[in-house]
Amino acid sequence: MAKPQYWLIKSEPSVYAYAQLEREGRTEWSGVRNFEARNNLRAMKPGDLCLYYHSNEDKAVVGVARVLTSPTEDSTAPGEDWASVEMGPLVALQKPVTLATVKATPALGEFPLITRSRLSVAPVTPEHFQHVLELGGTKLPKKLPKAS
DNA sequence: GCCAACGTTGGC
DNA sequence: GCCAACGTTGGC
Repeated sequence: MAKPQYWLIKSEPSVYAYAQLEREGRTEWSGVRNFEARNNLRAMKPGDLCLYYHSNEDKAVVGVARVLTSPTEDSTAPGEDWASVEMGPLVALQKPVTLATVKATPALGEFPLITRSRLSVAPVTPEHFQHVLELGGTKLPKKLPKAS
């Protein structure tokens, strides 16, 4: 399989928290209504890994989610030009990486939470992804379950 | 094609 | 609750 791409996805925990994704096992990542975020969604491939950020209440990256399917039409906007993918949980971070921590970490100065604070789906470099995992005291499982 | 008005996001 | 940032809309 091709190398996974890395992304940052955001959700308000009161709307859809990472714990809910763990409970449900998978969900359609829909409702994105911003062109740039949509284009990022459309660039996702099964197996890509996403840092899962809780906006507003937690203001912290709390887990890693995984893209399970190729992008399709957003079922919440039938006939319109939006996109969605199926998303599944991979691991919760040992400790959440807060926005304050990200801001206090010089190596993460270009992290999209800082540079593109309102974009809900953003690409992340492998270096940033790795750095956030380390700050979260978390390692990815050696063997990833099969996507899709 | 410009830009003011408006709506939404999200940190504080 | 406020407000800054910023994307989108619509009048011209």
